[in-house]
This record gives sequence, C-alpha cells and structure tokens, in this order.
Amino acid sequence: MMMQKYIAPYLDAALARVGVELSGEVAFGVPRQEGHGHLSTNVAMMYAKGLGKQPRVFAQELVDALGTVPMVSAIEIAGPGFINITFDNSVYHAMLRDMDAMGDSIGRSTVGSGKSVNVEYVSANPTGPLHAGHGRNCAVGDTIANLFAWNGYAVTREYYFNNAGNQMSKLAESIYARVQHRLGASDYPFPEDGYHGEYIHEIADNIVAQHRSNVEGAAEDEARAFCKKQGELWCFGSIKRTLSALNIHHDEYFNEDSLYHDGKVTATIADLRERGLVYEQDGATWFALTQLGQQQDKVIVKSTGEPTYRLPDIAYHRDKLQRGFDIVVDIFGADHIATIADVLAGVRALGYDTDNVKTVIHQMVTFVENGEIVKFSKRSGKSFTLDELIDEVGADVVRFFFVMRAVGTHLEFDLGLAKEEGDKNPVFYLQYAHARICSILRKAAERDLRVSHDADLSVLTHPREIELIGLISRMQSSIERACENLEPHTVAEYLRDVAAAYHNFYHDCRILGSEPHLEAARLVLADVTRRAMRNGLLLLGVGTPESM
RNA sequence: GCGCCCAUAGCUCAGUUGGAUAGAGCAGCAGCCUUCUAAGCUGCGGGUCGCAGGUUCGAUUCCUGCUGGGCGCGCCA
Repeated sequence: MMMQKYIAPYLDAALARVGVELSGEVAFGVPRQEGHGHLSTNVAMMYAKGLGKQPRVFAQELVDALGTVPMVSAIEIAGPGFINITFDNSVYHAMLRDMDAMGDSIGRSTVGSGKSVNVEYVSANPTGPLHAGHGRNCAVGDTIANLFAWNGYAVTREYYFNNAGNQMSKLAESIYARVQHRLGASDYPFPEDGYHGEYIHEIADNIVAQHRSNVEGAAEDEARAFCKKQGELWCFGSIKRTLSALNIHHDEYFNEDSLYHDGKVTATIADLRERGLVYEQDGATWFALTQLGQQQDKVIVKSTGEPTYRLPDIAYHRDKLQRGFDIVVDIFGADHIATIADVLAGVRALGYDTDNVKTVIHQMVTFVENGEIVKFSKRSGKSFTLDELIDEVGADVVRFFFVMRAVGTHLEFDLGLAKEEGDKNPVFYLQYAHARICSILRKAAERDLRVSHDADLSVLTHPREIELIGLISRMQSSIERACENLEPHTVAEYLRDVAAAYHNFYHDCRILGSEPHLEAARLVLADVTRRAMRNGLLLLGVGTPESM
C-alpha cells in the first residue's frame, strides 16, 4: 500500500464535487520540510487559474469538499496554495505490515511483466584486457539490466563482440610479429600502429609453446588467421574473467563476424541501395545520410572493399529489432556519441521504428589520487586495467563508485576515498547498515526471539520509526522511476537515505531488551529494512555482508 | 566552425520531472560508547545554484543567447 494510492480516490472525488475535470493524475510530492505533512499536492494551484480563482481560496473549497478521511489526521493549506496531508501513524503501521508480507520481494515491481528488453553493454573490442575506464560501462549497463529484471521485464544481457574489422587485423599482425621474433625472425617489423601491451607477448609465448606447428612452416595467411583467433580467444577469456569478478554475466555474446557469415551485412547494404541511399564515389561506397537529415554522408564500404563499422552496426541493430524485443537499450561512452545518430537513421531508413531504442551515454571517467590524475598503472607504467582497479579497491567499491553519479556527468573516481575502509567510503556505509541489522537478528535468535509477523505494530510511534517506514514504502516507486529514466545512480542515492534512516533509528530506538511488544515490533521493522537494503545492494551488484 | 554533455558549499556530487527555508559526503571545529557493531550518531561554520534575458502565481529545474570545461565531427571502432 502506498499513501498516494490511498488518498488519490478521495481527492479525485472531491475535485469532481467542486466541478474540476482532471487532465491527468493528481501529482503528489513528499515535502522535505518538516511541518508540511507527509504528502503534499499542488493540485489547487494547477487548477485555480483555469477557474479564475485565488489558489488558496480554491484550495479551501477543495479541502471542504474532501471532508474527513480515515487515517488522515490533518489536511492543511500552506504557502501559495499547497494542500498538505498528515497521516495517522496507523497508515505507516499498515504499510509496514504489507511490506513485511512481501517477503524477499520488497522493492520489486511488475510494471514490465510481459515485456522484453535487450540491454547491450561493455561491448569492448577484443583487442586487449578491459581498462579501468571500461568499468563505468560495465557497472552502469549491468545495473540497468538489473533494474529491468527487478521491474518484471524479461532481460537479455548482450555483448556485441567486435571480432571483425580493422582493429582485429592489427591485433593479428601484432601477435604475428611477436611470434616471428620468437621463431628467430628478429628483424620482422612490428606494425606501426600495433598493440604494444604485455599480453601480446603472453599470447605469442603461448602460441609458440602450445601451437608451434600452426605458425611455423604454415602459409602466412593461415598463420596470421591463427594468431587472430588466438588473440581473440585470449582477449575474450580475459574480458570474461574480469566481468565475472564484477558479478557480470551476459546471456548473449553477439559476434560481429556472424553478420558477415549470415549475409546480414550484404543484405543491409542491398536494402539501403534499393532505397536510393547508397552511391559510389572516389572508389568507396557512401551512405547518403544527408537525405535522412544527418549532417554529412559517410563511407560505409571503403575502397579496399571492407565495410566501415557503420554498416555492421546498422545490420546488428536491425537484427536486434528483428528479434522482437520491446525495448532495446545501448550503453555507450561519450566517445561513441557521433555514431549513434547515423546508425539509428540507417535502421529507421530500413523501415524500423526506433522509438524503443534507448541509448544511455555516459561521460568519461577520471581517476584521481591525492589530487593528481592517474592515467597509468603504478605497477606496470602501462594502461590502468580494470583488473588492477578491482585488485586495489575491491569489486564492490568498483561497482558502486561507477554507478553512484548521474551518467550524464563526468565521473571523478577518487582512488584514495575508494581505498578507505571506513566512514569515508559510501559503500561501507550501506553495507554496514545491513550488517548491523543481521547482527541484531543473530543476537535475537540466540535469545530465541524470532521476527513475528503478527506483532502489534501500533507501538511504533517514534519519529525515527515513522520516517524509516515511510522511506522504505517508497522503494518500489523509486526503483520503477530509476528504470524508466535509466538512472541507476538514483538507487544508490535512495539506499543511502534508507541506511541513514536506519542508523538514526538504531541510535535512538533500542531494539533488544525493550518492552516486549516494542521489541517485537522493532524487530519487524529491522527485518523489513534488512530485506530492503539487501535487495537494493543486490540490484547494484554489490555484496551484502552479514557481518563486517 | 558544427553536434552532444556538463557548470550548485573549499573538494566530489544530489536535488523526487516547475514548488515552500537548495541538501549529502569529504575536508575543518566541538561533542556522544560499562547496554543491540563508534565502519555509527549529534551539533557548528560554509551558497549571487557560471552570466544575461525570457516563459508564469512560482525557475537550480523549461527556452534563447553568452562564458568556461569535456567528448566527438576518419575510407579507425
């Protein structure tokens, strides 16, 4: 039960009585100011003007028409014409009772049931290990996927595996060169724009040690192809291990090269051509994006005959839409911003509705320690990998820090703060609240006290108790909104509020050893809070320690 | 030059879809443990919400224009 849903019918009836025709749902807010009631509505101000009345005068008429409402202790008009509603504590007791009955599904919703969603995230090129900056895409994407799942959607977590194209050839050539060096051709040229990482040596070592016959004496093309495959496998394994450490598991790894094998790339360009959107110039094939309202035409097939990334991307998005998802979500870093409009324009030109393709573009990440920007690993001096970040601060902190800020803002990742295990670190603050509750429940069990689902909750009257109940009662709508707006950080914010409310309650309200009725009721509240915190932490993909 | 994003306390950031006296954390200062985890709690100081207009009962929030910063604008992905 929610306060809004409870009061809305009474208000609708009162509005009808004073002759107002509603043009939508009445909006309620939770006043942040104490003394402004538990719920507030601006409906009188919204409709007063149309009726030619003073807002406060109209508000009074409305309040008169409302009369008395059960479980509401006060209805007051304040400020320019707000109607502030104060509930009887019994409303809170009823809400707590309902939440207790929800078991482990507190905060879940069914708004998405029957609908399917595909969330594509990470999708880093398999040309090396994930670097630290990739962490944001990983955490944001997985949390958004969790949000959909939590709201009842059937979710497919997808990784677009970019295993075709130019960057893979570079990888192959880099490995091939390192292999040649090991086979004695020490003057074999390393490609100018090749990959220099340690892992290239590792892959080459492995090839020479385990698969020497595939590269020695083999035809050069085949040896190169073998190097490419080995490189891809190594990178794929590395990426999957890192993701697994962050508790991220995709359902689908969509291989880019399958688009070529299945003829989808060819089909896509043929269909675009049929619509008159393709032309030849300077030996290349161009996509007439200006005809689709974009700024400039772009090459989709190079004069070498290789497609640019744009063509397979369009084919891929078309494929996702053909698979029949109700919603398709793409998570991209700001550096990919230019491609999205082109790809969507292409898909639209092929006759698909892109209204349900949602793109989340997160801004870049800066790592900071002691006020200085960290760009490279201290250990190796090379690029800072996600594995190293996880080693340094732990997986929970990585996941939490990357989602705790709005995706649209630049993220400053403070390594010093992240490494703190204490009051400075926001993750521990949440986990500590959960651990504290678990500790009390353990102590209660030692005394043969169980959480009783028919405890008399009416003894809960302390402001801290009421505040905590009210906050948890908003969990479901808070998570629904986070999902609808694709804003995972609001979950982190919300949980911080719940944790703070619990710490306050804990501090001011003794649980164990209080008067038996009060003790029983507070145990229920503690346990409901525990389940809410646990669900919230699971949603963010961080651990739920029972002791710290 | 063009496109997208950002600008709020000393620092890092929230701000419930346009509401009432703009909030947290960190940093600083001062307090609270013989009783359920002090990784907690309480208090103090700190603001021209980048600037200028506009929209209206009301703007940190929406619109326009500036200024400053980030990311893009390739026959790389």
